[in-house]
Amino acid sequence: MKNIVSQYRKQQGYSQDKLAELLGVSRQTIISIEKGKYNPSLPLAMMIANVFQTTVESMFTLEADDYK
Amino acid sequence: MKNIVSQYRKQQGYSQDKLAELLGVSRQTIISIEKGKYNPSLPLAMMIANVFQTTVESMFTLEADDYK
DNA sequence: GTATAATGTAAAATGAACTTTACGTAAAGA
DNA sequence: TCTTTACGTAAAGTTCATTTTACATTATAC
Repeated sequence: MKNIVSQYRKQQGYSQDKLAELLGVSRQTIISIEKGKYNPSLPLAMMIANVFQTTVESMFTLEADDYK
Repeated sequence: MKNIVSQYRKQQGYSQDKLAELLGVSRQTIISIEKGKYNPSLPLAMMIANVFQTTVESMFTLEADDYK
């Protein structure tokens, strides 16, 4: 999985802290998602897309090796 | 989270077993998702949407109480 | 040059997603 | 009636998503 969360976040001028707060998650969660350490849960992914008024598919892209 | 996976699946004439096989997951996983026992991971949700040639957003919908 | 803000790392703990196995039920057909 | 197909439940185990805490780095700004 790739994602462009940090691009959207910076476009909006949000810090990681601010985004975490908007989403109701910890800052660690944002860092880990942006750095690709793990994938967000589905509801979190949808909330991230919502915050930036876009779709899950335009924010996150599947890669060959993510079968799960 | 609500989802309409079983509707799409039946429209395509797939059994739960067949869908599980197409996705590379167990039948239990399909049952549990359809019954709302838990949410799929993000990559799995995207693969489900792909199989039915639709989007994550049209397959899964956030509800008030899913903040994560 | 010291405070502050933003980003990062690491590790331990919890809960959720997923697998495997095994068993139960119901319908459909030969 | 026996077999097969589809759907469901339950429980134990593994891995992954998320939190919390604590500390490190870098840049800016005063």
